[in-house]
Amino acid sequence: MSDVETRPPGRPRSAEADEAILQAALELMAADGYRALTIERVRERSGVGKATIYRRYGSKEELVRAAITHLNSDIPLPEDTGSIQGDFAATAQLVLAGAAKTGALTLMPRLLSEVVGEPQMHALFYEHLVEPRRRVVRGIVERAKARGEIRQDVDTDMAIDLMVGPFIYRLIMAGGDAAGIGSPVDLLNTVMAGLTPRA
Amino acid sequence: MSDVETRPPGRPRSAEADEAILQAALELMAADGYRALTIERVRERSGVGKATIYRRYGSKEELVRAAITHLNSDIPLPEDTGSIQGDFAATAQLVLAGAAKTGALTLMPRLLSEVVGEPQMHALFYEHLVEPRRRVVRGIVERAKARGEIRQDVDTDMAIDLMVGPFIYRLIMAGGDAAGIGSPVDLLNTVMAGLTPRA
DNA sequence: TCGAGACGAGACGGTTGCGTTTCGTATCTA
DNA sequence: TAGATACGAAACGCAACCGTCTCGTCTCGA
Repeated sequence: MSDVETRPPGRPRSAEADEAILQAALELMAADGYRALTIERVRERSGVGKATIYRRYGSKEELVRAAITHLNSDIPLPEDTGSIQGDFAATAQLVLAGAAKTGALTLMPRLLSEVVGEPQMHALFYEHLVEPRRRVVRGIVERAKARGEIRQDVDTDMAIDLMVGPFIYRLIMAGGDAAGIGSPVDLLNTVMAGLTPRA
Repeated sequence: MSDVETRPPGRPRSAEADEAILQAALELMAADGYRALTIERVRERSGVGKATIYRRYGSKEELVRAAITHLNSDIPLPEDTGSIQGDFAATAQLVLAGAAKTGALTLMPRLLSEVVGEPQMHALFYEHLVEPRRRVVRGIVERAKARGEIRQDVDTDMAIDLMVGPFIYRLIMAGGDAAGIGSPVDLLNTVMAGLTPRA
């Protein structure tokens, strides 16, 4: 059965080269953004020949598509800590820790901003960078609703915007310095309580 | 008295060229962002000679600095409408209307995102694009506090982050399409009320 | 062992933007 | 009127990157 896979003749493509190319592309995008990414620099960083890249991807766009898709961030929904504050803090902690290493946190708003006016790239980044993270927050919000911590009549997507928006906003305004954005939990608590006086 | 201004010899610099250069730089940045801005394209769009640009600005950074500074957006604090919803809606309306023309709305988060990792440019954009607009929102928040619409113990800057953050976040995620970001007032009302059930 | 195809290295011509310089012309002061 | 400086236009050499192509080497199946 599985013998049906007839291998094409000649030397097979190198899995090491595959990995090196995608890894280099991701690192360079995290460091300098999408516009600054060039095939030449990917070649330099990955150590492969230029033809090896062009054999796989016909353009920068194809390469970026593969790299972002390859970045299969299966971000797990954190364990139920019993409160939205706990869940949110756990996720924020996880995201911030991972981001310090890869710069993936600033990657999201930066890349999206860079491709304003390029709908296909924007859709790609949204699908593979934004949506997976939003899905996690959606899970947290739904648990909070089930607990009664969040009103049932609040739209879930709006709740996500309110929780995440100020976070991203501060990150951009702070120049990508994750240290100076204050406490996520303080932010959340104020969002929860609202701005108006409680009767 | 005023005759003391001894004019230097030779032909004076052209005010028309000054204006054309800065205007072209701003339009190009609004259209394609900071990284995509080149002296060559500024020359082409402004119709001046290249030397005329270099006589004034020694580098792209100097030119951008002058252009952003020249963009002296004295955004007025709107009239007191009697409620924070009214004030906020009026400002949002004003900003969105002006942005449709110049693209200045997306300009702010886009430019800031692009220069993450370039502290001097980031500081420049923050000072001339973000701060003036934040100042307006601060005025609105302070009026709301005086009216009793917002709790006294809420930090003013945090209130601004909560009101503006989701707005900017949606703008980036929508790909700069100002149409698809929903109602600013809906957003504000939910921020005001908070997410938790009211007793 | 032989042909096919991938490999790293790098040369190639073409394009874009850089920053400088040189035109001939225009506009100021003295 | 003469000297100084700015003007638009365009050419210069330089650098980066593009996408293609040609080496000589290697790793597979037949």
